[in-house]
Amino acid sequence: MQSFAIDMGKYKTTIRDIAKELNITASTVSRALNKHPGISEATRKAVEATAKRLHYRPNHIAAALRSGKSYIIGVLVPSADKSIFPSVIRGIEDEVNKDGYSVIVGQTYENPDREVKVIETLLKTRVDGIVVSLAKGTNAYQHLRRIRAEGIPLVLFDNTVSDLGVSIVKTDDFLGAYTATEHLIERGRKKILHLIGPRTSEIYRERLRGYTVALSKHGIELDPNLMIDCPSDVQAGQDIVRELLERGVQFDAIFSTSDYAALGALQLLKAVGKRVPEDVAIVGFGNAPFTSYLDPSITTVDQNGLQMGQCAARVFLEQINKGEDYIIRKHILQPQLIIRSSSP
Amino acid sequence: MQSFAIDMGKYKTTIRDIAKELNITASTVSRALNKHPGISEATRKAVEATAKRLHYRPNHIAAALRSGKSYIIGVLVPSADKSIFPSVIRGIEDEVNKDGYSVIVGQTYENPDREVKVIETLLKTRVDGIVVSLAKGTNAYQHLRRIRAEGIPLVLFDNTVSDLGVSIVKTDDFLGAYTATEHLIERGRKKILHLIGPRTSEIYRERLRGYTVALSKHGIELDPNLMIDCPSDVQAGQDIVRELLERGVQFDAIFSTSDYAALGALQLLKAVGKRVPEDVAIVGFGNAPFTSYLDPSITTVDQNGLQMGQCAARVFLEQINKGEDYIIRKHILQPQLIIRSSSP
DNA sequence: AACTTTTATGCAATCGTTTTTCGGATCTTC
DNA sequence: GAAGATCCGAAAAACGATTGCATAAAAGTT
Repeated sequence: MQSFAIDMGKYKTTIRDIAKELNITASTVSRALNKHPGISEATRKAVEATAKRLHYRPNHIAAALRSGKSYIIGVLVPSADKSIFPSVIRGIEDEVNKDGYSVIVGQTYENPDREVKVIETLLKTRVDGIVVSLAKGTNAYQHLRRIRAEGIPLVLFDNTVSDLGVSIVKTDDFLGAYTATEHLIERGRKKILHLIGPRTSEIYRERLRGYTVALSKHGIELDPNLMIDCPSDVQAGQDIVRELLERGVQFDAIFSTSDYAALGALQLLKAVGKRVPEDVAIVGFGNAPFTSYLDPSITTVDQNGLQMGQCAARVFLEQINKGEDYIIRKHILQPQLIIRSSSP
Repeated sequence: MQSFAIDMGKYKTTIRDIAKELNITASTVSRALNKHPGISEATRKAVEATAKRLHYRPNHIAAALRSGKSYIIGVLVPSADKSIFPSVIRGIEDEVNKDGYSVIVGQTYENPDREVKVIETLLKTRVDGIVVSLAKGTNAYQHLRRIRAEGIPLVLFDNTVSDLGVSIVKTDDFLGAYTATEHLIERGRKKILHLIGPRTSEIYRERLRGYTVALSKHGIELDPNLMIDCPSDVQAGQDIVRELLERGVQFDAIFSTSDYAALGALQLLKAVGKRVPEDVAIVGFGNAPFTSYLDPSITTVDQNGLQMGQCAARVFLEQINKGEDYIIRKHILQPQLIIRSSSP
């Protein structure tokens, strides 16, 4: 019997096997393994010993079914390999692993429909909680409400939506944009082009607000010609700057809501012989890895994804542990302006 | 009752509720939902309708416990945000999602001990299979054997180990390095410095082999002074090239096993006034995103992580579906040399 | 010595499915 | 119209753990 088990290598020993071995019941084994009070030191040791001897491996699935806790949490991001998301995921993982949770990562690819669908599968998997950064186009929130309705902890981060009564962890986008814009103003720039991200997202609206407030505060009039909507990619950055130059629009600085668009702008400016930063200074947003490697390296706003992830994880764990009467948290993280050669 | 359920929003409807509603049994409901043959069209429709009406959501956990299939697969990588891993993960996810699987990502941070530990938790979670790229330092494989011993499908990718009797998906590192080196030779370079990665990994040994074979084939003698061990990061690239220059070692090209080290080398060469590619041509490995943005953009070997992930996923799915008598696959993917300004 | 209290364990139900076995209809077929 | 076939669905046993309740033994109290 025993040898059969070893030979096949497939037989899974259960708490019942341990119990039989020691002439006790499965419940005692369970309690011993979970270090419940009310189990004598002696039996606990004995149980642990035979558990090890029999190569016992707890079946999380069974435990999850009975206890209603899967110890898995779902993390939903637009794309796991872009922007700050890799770091955020790592931050979350680091933090929740300590408490025995595993992480399932879902990706929306910025598609609201997929967002709904993935959340549905996360719910099916009976995750213990969900942490989400919304897709840029998401503007209905029924799927988020459902999560709450099911009593499952929900934390939003980065691209969030207020007024939903859920905990939020995000960068102070307003402050980041304000600081970036002010930095350009202090360097003597007056005609600052702002490349605006998709306005469906709160983060881009906030950054736009930071830009406008900074200008007004310094007595610079807003110029609609210098506030351009621009997708967050290299190509768009090139195209838009090219078009502006062709139309003869004058500017001596760019504050881009995205590092990628900033990169595109930089490439185009160099290509047409404009000097950066002498003719045009550039500031991006996000501190993407490549920004420091460029020539010139570009000034940008760092969001500290790792910290954001850790923070979101802690908010989540608190919510799990407090149960029903958890506290709705709003953590606004301070971004940091990283000044580089594109705006010295 | 009904209203209670809605009010609380917490009551979970089960197949029993559906059964009760229709005066049939849970087993019938289960079969109807799973589209088993032997259930009449009529009852199936009825079941599906009331399932929808009652907002039924299948409990994967219960299903997993009973059927022994969790529909979760574990993916273990050194770091989810580095190198090709983001793309690989995305590739795997895309592919397995189609078949209803979710992905749990584990990270080793290049630490062999952690690798063992994370695999243990994946096994506890009762994943249906494990896909791994080994940590650079891993040189014992007991934990991998155990996975196989438990009868759980295992696929290795990228940094793999042969002779373990498991399926493998990887880049043809030899070919990539050979092509890269030959490319430099064809551009007239004779003194090609090779920055070697940690030799504990098969991939770096293979790349080194590609370098040496290319040189011999073209009648260039190997020079130990030009074969330097170098960690895969920017700092190391800078330091090593600086030291070589100080020692007066002559070279007219660099083939780096890592894009990061290549970047470091580029930065240092520019800093000391060497021209790239005129004085020193550079080729990296990995096609990291930043390589195309640099000035000059650097030539590198693309590994197509997305494809690697998809391929690994398909091998895995095949293994799942074939059961015991699966076929051990070895997929060697063709890397592609991407020629850019650093070696025109 | 007769109690209460404490400690350590057993008993049995339960979580929500899946799956094997089986039985009763209904339908063929000669 | 009897003997199978065929088709649907019921009953009940798993899957492997957790947990409220009960209880026996040991310890403490008066």
